[in-house]
Order: sequence, then C-alpha cells, then structure tokens
Amino acid sequence: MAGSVNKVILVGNLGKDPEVRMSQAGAKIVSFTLATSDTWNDRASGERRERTEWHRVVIFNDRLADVAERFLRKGRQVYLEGSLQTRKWTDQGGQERYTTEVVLAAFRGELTLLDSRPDGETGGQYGAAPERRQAAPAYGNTGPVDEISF
Amino acid sequence: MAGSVNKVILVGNLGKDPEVRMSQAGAKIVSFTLATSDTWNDRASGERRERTEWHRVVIFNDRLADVAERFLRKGRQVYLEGSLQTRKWTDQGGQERYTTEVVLAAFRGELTLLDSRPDGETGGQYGAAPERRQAAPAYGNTGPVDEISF
Amino acid sequence: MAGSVNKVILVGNLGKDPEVRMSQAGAKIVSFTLATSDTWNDRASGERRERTEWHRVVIFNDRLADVAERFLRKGRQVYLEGSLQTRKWTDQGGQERYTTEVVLAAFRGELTLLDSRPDGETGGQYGAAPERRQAAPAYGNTGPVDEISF
Amino acid sequence: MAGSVNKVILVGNLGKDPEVRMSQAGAKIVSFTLATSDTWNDRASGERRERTEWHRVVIFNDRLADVAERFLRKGRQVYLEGSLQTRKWTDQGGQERYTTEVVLAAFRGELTLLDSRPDGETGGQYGAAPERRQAAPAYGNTGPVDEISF
DNA sequence: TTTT
DNA sequence: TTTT
Repeated sequence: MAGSVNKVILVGNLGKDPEVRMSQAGAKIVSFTLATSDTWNDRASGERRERTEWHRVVIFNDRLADVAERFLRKGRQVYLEGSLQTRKWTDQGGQERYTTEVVLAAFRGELTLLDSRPDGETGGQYGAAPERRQAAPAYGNTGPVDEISF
Repeated sequence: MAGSVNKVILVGNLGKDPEVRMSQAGAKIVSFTLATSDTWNDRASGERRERTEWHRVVIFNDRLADVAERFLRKGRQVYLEGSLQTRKWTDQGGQERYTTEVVLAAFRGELTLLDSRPDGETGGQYGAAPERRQAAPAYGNTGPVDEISF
Repeated sequence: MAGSVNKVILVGNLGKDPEVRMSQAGAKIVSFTLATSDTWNDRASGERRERTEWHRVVIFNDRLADVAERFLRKGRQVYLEGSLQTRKWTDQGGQERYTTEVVLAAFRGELTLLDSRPDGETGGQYGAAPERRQAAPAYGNTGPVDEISF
Repeated sequence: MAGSVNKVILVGNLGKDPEVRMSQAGAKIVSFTLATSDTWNDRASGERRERTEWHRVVIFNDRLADVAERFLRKGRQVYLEGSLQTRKWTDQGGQERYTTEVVLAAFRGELTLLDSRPDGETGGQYGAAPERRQAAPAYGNTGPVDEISF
C-alpha cells in the first residue's frame, strides 16, 4: 500500500475508572470508555439535540499506560490520539462478533490530561485507585491481548 | 459536557466502488470500506508484519457525497476526516449487534482525493459506475439512516 | 495538485482577551494568541525543560468568531482546528516580513471550549469584555484582511 | 499548563529535494518545503481561486530523517505530522526576524509517502540525490539547530 | 458509564 | 501574554 494513515483524536470524559491488566508477556494494558458529546439543531423539529458517543480505548504504550493508571479517573477530561482497530471475538452462543477500539499501540499514540485536578493520586471525586487484575489465562486468544472487557 | 472532540483521520484505499443510496428524506448517502495498513517489526520473532484494517465510511454531507459518488472508485486513495459513531442493530436471530462507522455528517467532515486519475467517471480500473439503489423501506428503522450494508 | 491537506490542531490557553475587528466587508474577525507548552527531559543535562510556543490565531468563520467573541477570555483553555497561512507584510523600514498564522477560514475550522467556566459573559478573571475596534481604512491592503496586530 | 496540544497535519508536495545537514552533535537533520493548495469560490467575483501555501518542514527525528533522506524528492507527495515552532533569528541588518516551521522532533512526528514510486533512490523525475552539506560552524547559535535555510 |  |  502506498502509505496509509489511521488516526483518531478524541477529547472526552472517562465513564469509569480505568481498568488495568497485564498481558501474558507482562506488559501493562489500560482500558476505559470515553464519552464525547455531539450537539446539533434538528432541522425538522428545530430542537436542540444531543448524542453521547462512547469510545472503547485500550492503551498498550507502556509510558502512556503508566500515566493513565496514575492519573486517569472517572470523570476526568482527556485528549488522546490512537488508531482504529476492529477485533473479532466469539460470544457465548458461538457467534462471531466485532468490536472497534481506539488503540494506543506500543510506542505510539498520545495522551494529555486537560482538566487540572489537585492530585490524581490521592484525591476526592477522582481518587479511587483503579482496579488491577491479573490477566486471565488466554485459552484460544487470537488477538493482540487477552480478552478486554469494559 | 465541557467541550469534546470526536475526530477520525484516514488515508487509505477503497475496497470496492462506493454504494450510493437515498435516505427517506431524499438525501444522498454514500458508503464504502477503506483499507489502511499498519506494518511493524514483531519484537518476539523479529519478523516484519502487516495488518490491514478495514473502516466503514458513511457520508451524509451532501457536497462530499457528490464528490464521492463522482470520483471515488475501488482502489482509489483518499484522505478523509469524520467522526466515530457506533450504531446498534438487530441481526436475523434477534441479537443486538453494534457497528462502528466513520461518519461524515451533514456540513461536517473532509474528503480529498490523493492519487490523480485521468477521469474518475470514465475510466480503466476505476471506471465502473457505483451502484445506485433506492432506499429500502425503513421498517423499524431507528438510526440516522436506513440500514447500511457493506 | 492531487489533493492536499493543511491542518493545525491546538489545545492551549489564551494569552490575552481576543481582539475583535471588522473587515471592510463588515465581517467580524477575531484574533488572539494561544500558548502551548512542550516539556521534555534534556538528554544531555537530564533536566526537565519546558518551552512555551505562542500561536497567532485568526478567525474569519462567522459562527466561530461569534463564539470566540462571547466566550474566549485571557487564560481560557480551548481546542481549535485551523490551517497554516503565512502572509507577507512590509515593516516601517520598508522591509518585507512574513507572519505565520493559524487561520479559521469562512465555513472552516473548529473551536471548542475545554474548561468550564461559570459564565464567560459576566465574570471574574475572564470577564473583561474584549476590545472592539472599527477596522482601520485599508489603504494598500493586499491580504485577506486589514492588518492584524497582536 | 493543564495539558496542551501542538499538532500540524500536512499532505502536500515537496518543492525541492530535501536538504540534509548534520547538527553539531552529529544528528541528521532534514529540511524541505512542502506545498499545499487551497481552492475556493470567491463569493464576490464568483471565480474559482487557488492559493498555494509553502510550509517549512524540519525533521530531527532520526528514523524519519533517514526515511526522508532516502525517499523524499522534489515533487513527491507526503503525509506528515509535526508541531509548530517559531524561532527567532537576526538578519544581516541586525534586525530580529521570526520563522515558523513544522518540526518533527526527536521521537515525535509522522511521515508517510503517499504516491508510490518505483525507487526513490534511483529514479526518474525524483532521482537527484539530495544535497548533503556539513553543518556550518555555529557561531552564536542559540536555537535547537544550526541555522536552517531553505 | 462521563460531562454540561 | 497563557498555563502548571
């Protein structure tokens, strides 16, 4: 291919504290959902309308995963750059499903905190430490990382 | 929300000629899939690896839908800007499914042709006129447009 | 040219209240400077270093000029998209000079307020109404707008 | 600063072969000018108008400097991401001047070739090897690199 | 599930 | 001239 670009730029707010996991190889993986909101005037009704879009974000970049684990909490506003990736998985009924995620791959992507908070480590509304779980055994895992659930 | 951004920037090649449809309101809607390719060196094996990502693109912007219908053909390289939108639909088994698309909404988005071709309308590898179908009847349609299939 | 893109994306803080002017054609033009900050670890000294970059922003887009006039004030944090434009001017000594600006042209660009303030119109640190001046007579004006000074 | 973003995205064509220099520290620095073209309908005259914008690009990122040296030639179309940087210099008359550049800093930025050419090293319209000069002695240089001229 |  |  003669060169391609796959870039997503989001500014939004986290719906929950990020989830922190380890890959089988021992790398930290941080995931969360990010809300963006689009507002427009409906031309038919003339009403002001709003639509919230939820984005699944997964961070493989070590440095940014550390930043995310330490400073991101539910409600925080963040700027990020990643790329679109759709992965296939099989649901409990054996059906193929697809999920599209915004991925900050190793050595790639950007993450910038936009709202200044007193101290992301300690406090207040944003203070609950994000849950950390061991990676589940990866039976039949074909993706770049063990099953990520939101 | 204190301001949000939902932006996708892609440079890639069309997998097929675009599909042109009409909304119930009579607006032209153009959709296609776009391939981007990511290459990297696998750190474990040291091998050069490549992954092609397929993006579903839907254009509601009238002006850009016209450009897309006239000039985009299978294989053409294009730069575009849109926003991420995930819509819910129900499959034939009654199961809820989600599809994420890159949407160029009314009065929004960008579309730029990157490879110069003699004439998108007439010729060669890119010449087949894109299929145009009437919009299907919209039973139970809740999304912003009648079911879009790729 | 086979398609080109000229896009700037900035998130930063206004150095001063915006300046509002009118073009000869009666269109509102809003301009301001925006600070972005880059921090990095100096590899030689190991020290943490910071560099502030100042960007000249000019808004010709009517809708966004209105938003900027009403809500932007010194210190506010904003996300914007524009394009790079370098214009030539002649200094008092008759020397040719060049100034590069981030331009939000008519019907183009984006502007999103990122920090929520109680009320941009009334208050506090951000409250001073931006200065509004009549456009100066445009003798010898060759650019897209009468001389813009920061 | 509560997080900032300084990003430029360009798709354009090189005006000349790139110039390759070495910093005092022995790092390769590649610079060139890139043309983007904006076309619009003049609302007063109704005429189609076009404006070409020239951007000064400087690459400090080692990996991308290598790619640029090897593959970029006059006329080639490229996608790149960098950040805006304005540096001050003194002209021969002792006057302070400012030049704004699109900088791909160390470990940052993106560069993607968009038009496929048989072989950037050998051939045809794009074939002239880029000039390589030793860095000039850096008397009084205060910027991040010895004087860059286009 | 966020935010205004 | 901003911001942390």
